[in-house]
Amino acid sequence: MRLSLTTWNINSVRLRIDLVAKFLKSARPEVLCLQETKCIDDAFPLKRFKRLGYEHVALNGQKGYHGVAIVSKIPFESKDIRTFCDKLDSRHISVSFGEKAGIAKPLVLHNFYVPAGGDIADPALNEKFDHKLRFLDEMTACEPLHPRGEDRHILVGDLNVAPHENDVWSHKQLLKVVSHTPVETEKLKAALAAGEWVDVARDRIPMSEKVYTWWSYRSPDWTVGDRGRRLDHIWVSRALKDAVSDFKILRDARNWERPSDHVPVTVTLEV
DNA sequence: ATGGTCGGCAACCGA
Repeated sequence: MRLSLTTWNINSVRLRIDLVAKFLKSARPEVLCLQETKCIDDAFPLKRFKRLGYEHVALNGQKGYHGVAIVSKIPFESKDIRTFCDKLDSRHISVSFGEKAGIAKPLVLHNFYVPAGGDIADPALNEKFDHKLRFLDEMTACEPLHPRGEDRHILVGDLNVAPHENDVWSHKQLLKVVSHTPVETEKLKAALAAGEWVDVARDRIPMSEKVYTWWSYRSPDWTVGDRGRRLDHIWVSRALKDAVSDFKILRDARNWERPSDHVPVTVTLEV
């Protein structure tokens, strides 16, 4: 069975539901993972997703901030929500797929929204940066995020870190900018290395090539200088590495009307 | 080197 799965920081699912519909109608992934939905579960536009054919929904929303969701054409076996740093922030949700979806060997999917970390890259001066670093440490320490051997796990989301030199438009100029500081990039790499994970983008695209999924709103023209960063990630466990048949970053979505500052990132697997 | 723009929600906070 072919499973196509998209991650997208939507920056308010209610405001951009028409863009989500446009995307789903053309790309038709089986599963869509959203971050920054910015609404409580009761306000999530469920009916719209159901009409689009996405009948299975797992929500972890909160009022005004953060919020993650998984919407799917195929049914889940189970859902789970984890908290990090002893905060009630809605930054994680996971589901599993199995027999109900016609998938013989179980598949676990985690959807994350890692704290952005504020503006000052010093945990002593900036509590938000401290929170981000502790969040990454907890991901690394989290046993369920350590796939081994035959485990079929997928981890996606807005991880708010651009780990490699060519994940940003200027490595030199961003070394002290939150999202690309060495302390963050090392912690993200440690989280990846804590399990048998494969970073799909960098498995498929040479390290020498620039890859971005986010372009700031704070520029009158996002295309000038192409000042992007790769903040949105898809990891698959080693057992799924050879199942990956396609990987796409829909850069064009940054040009849509009233866009999110992030674009959809999609992986296709033969499961 | 600095400031720039969004969204939620009703003054700023978070990104």
